[in-house]
Amino acid sequence: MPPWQRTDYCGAIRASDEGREVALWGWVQTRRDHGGLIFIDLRDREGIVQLVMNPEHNAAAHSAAGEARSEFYVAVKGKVARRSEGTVNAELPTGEIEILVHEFEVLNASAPPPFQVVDGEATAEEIRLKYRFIDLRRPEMQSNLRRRHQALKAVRDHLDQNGFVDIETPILFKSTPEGARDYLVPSRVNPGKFYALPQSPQLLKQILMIGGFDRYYQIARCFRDEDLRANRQPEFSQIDIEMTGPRPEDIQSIAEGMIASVYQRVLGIDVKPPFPRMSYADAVDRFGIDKPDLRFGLELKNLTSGFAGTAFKVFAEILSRGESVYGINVPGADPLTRRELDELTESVRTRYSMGLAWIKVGDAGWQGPIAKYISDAEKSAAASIADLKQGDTLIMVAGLPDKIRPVLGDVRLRLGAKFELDKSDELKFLWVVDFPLFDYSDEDKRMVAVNHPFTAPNPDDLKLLESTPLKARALAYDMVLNGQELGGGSIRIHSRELQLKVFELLGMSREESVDRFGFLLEALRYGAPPHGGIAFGVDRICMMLCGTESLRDVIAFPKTQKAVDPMSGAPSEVDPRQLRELSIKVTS
RNA sequence: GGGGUCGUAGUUCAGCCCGGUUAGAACGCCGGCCUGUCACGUCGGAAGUCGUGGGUUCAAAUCCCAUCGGCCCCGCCA
Repeated sequence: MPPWQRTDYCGAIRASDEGREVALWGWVQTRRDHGGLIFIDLRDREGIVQLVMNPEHNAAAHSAAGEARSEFYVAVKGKVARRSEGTVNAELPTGEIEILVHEFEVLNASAPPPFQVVDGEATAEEIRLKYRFIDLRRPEMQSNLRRRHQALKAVRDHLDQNGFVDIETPILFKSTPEGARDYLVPSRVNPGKFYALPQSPQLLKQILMIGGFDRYYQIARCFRDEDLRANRQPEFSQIDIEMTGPRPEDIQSIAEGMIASVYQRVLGIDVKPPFPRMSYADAVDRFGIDKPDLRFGLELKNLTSGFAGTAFKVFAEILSRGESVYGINVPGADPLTRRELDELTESVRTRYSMGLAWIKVGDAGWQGPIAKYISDAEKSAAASIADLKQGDTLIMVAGLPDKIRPVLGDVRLRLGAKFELDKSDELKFLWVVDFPLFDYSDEDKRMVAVNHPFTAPNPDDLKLLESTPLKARALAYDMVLNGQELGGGSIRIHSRELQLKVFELLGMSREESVDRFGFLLEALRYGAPPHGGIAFGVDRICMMLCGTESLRDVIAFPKTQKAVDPMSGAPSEVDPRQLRELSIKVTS
């Protein structure tokens, strides 16, 4: 048992505490031993405070402090004293005072830490993760995880105030092989059968609506067995929301209020709903992507009409097939060098097997490899569409719009990064709406759901399901912030017939539909109310709140790119007896 | 599955192109001295399977091949 209880947090003591007798616990951050006087910066979750051990004041405490080393966990008693003039440290919140220690006890020694907790150089992430218990002591990790807590608290408060009920759904659920790979869990009592960890509680929350809960939310853990990225972990958290009877704008309004509350309470920043809406078609046409970063321009321009009948063979051939030319005007204020243009051209060639053309509006007219093939009429047409001025550079790609707009969207983001336009701390929220319901998968030779197969078609497009389903729009919406998708949702199908129709369009037989989603189809037979909702990526929101580039910095115990936890060593082999009980044989 | 990049004291790195004495530096660590430091100072010291395996060579941290691992990206992620 500790010899005494803590009265205060180290980092929370202030000049107003002067004269108080305090008892503190904390880690030794640094020890400055002057032979006579010893100073120790003692750290806890609130920060550091300076301890002073004076042999004339208390010899035993001084001698005990002399034995303390980095990351020892110690308990002290002492008196809060104002620092004398000239020894105040303006850099520290506790810099006006120090603790004159008269009792000093080491509660637990520490091996020399593998890296310095504070003031050390940036440590390899592998080492940080292996010794996560030390890494988590770093002020940055403390701050990130507490912001995460504050964000989730704000979310819960907001949803609670709006009548949403937090309901837990199972982690052991049924495999539904549409979408990502499932994590499987063998069932011992049902040999040869498996649960799947949920990729999201999507179906369960729909069932909850049918079950009469009307407004549900959950901070739900989700699992997807796919390759990792800086912003993708195999397990992650969603703010999962569902309600009955909403129009898209009802969900959007609740979500906007929730996000505004998060920014207000975590960062003290006012964001002003409602957020602007942009159709999917516009987003793709103007930015080449369905989650545009609106902090900067560099929009895509459709130059097709300007080059009708061009003599430039490359364009002429592509246009003769009814395809398009799109371009980006890079303003002369931020000129690209010839070398940068060549690198851009080369990278577009290698990444997309596509040609990139460019011209520069110079003093002597258009310059660049293709300038001589472009007629004056085409130049003025293109200049007018793309608003070209002296010194501007026009970057162009020709081909099928669906192929070239994402390429230019990528080029746009790279230009934004090059000019550091993506460094702005502006918050450009928007809703992307009117997503298509289906997309055609060349790989699977069939239509696939753009969102998920439970998304309701726009009622205006219902008749398109029979004729041209790829043109049907969904009642789906994504919230986007600065080029990152924070969350997405939709109104769901609540009619069994329509749901079966959509499954059929996705190439699923009646038997497959019933086998995979029979419980949903059954539930839809019993007075299922119209319903819809949204889900937000907690980890990505926290990345934005903390200004970090990696999800791993907002998760206490994340996994590496190989989905390994370097601290525990998971995943690991298991005892053969465990496998026998599960009727599982490992073949590799 | 593919591309890129990194792997050298506890940590962060230099050395590698162009093979050749005892593999260096900083921080940290250990010991001495030091009563106003807060990146304390100062004197001294310890500390390395150069990721692993193989090859070339009189000789490999350095060149070649393979392999493992970290990170970033493509594929994948309804």
